[in-house]
Amino acid sequence: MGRGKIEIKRIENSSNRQVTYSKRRNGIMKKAKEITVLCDAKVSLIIFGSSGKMHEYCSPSTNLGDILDQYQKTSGKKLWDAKHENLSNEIDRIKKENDNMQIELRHLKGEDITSLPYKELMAIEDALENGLTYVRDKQMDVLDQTWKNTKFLEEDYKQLNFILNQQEMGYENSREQMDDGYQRAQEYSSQMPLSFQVQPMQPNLQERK
Amino acid sequence: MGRGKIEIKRIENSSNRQVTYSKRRNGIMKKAKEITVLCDAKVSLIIFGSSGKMHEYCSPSTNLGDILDQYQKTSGKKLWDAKHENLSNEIDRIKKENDNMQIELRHLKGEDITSLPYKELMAIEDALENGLTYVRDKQMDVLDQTWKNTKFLEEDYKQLNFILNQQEMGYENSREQMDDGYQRAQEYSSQMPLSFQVQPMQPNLQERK
DNA sequence: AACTATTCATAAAC
DNA sequence: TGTTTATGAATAGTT
Repeated sequence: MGRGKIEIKRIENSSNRQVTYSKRRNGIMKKAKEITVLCDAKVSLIIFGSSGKMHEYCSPSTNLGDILDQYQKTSGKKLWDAKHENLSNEIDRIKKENDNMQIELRHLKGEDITSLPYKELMAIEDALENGLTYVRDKQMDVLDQTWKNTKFLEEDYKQLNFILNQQEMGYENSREQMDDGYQRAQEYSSQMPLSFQVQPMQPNLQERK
Repeated sequence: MGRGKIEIKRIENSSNRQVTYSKRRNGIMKKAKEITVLCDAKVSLIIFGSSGKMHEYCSPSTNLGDILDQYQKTSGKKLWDAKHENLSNEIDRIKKENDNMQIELRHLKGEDITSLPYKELMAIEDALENGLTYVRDKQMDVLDQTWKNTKFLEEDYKQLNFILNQQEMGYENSREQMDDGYQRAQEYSSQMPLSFQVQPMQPNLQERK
């Protein structure tokens, strides 16, 4: 029903598809409204476009919940009982996972280990020693990095002091050279921010090599 | 679209209404199928006629449950009761708990610690050291207990041997004392099982003080 | 249920 | 996205 007949198969051209979708969606919505009024039917219509956007129509006399209730009664199909069961299973699954992790955590903290066989105690000990190794390595990295950053900071500070001195001397030596002095100070200070961005508390986030 | 224009209002003539309902219902169903194919949309259409009879269409790629799930997510409206929501909340809560534990576990194993501030690294180190202390204490207990049990076992073994010897000697010395000898053996052996219940691999389960 | 005169929906083009 | 228009589809009323 248009300038030409079309086959009922997926419209490959994406923008055409979008346009057709929009038009036909309006068409169906209109038809749905009409049939509810003309024949006092109860209608629920939910459409998701390929973009994921939703459009809905529900006859004014009811609401979706009621229609779905009636759907379940009439068809005998369960809509939310199955859902309910799924959720319960999911909860059980996660809870079990949870418990296992909790136990593992407690063991690593040395709690609830009284009834463990020696073999498992060994395994836990190994895990703890391993973790300690990693953590201490990392701590060393961080300290090392902090130290480097401090050194850089000191250097920068010295350099800045030097420049300021130069500036003051230039100022005292002659007013004519003042502009030049400012010029040089600006040249230097534009290079500074890099070093002052360093955050000593989390040096690893701002590495400087 | 017919022999004459009609107003969109309830058709009073009951049989006309029924006929129109039937025709238009088919029309909408067809349109619904077409839009799913042409525009690969997901569609759910449920119609109840005034007689109470239900007709349903759902795009083949999905099912009503999925569409309703998506409906709830997209619209924010909840279709299922408070019970359901409670379950969902429970799941969210547990999942969050789960994630936190997972993170803690990984940290204790020295994983994903690169972006941690030094302070937290210290805290993890403390936790690990603490755990190690507890675990090693427990290991010592277990070893100690194993040793003790072994010692008891040896003693019992010696004692048993002694009794058996006594028995044999009694048997050889005189047939008249045989009954007495059995008596004594039974007195002793009734005390024995205690020591043989000891399980060397898991001595902590059967402590003996 | 079929038929058919009409109205309606919409594909293509802008 | 909106409007226009030619055309195919849907359907109201009739048989």
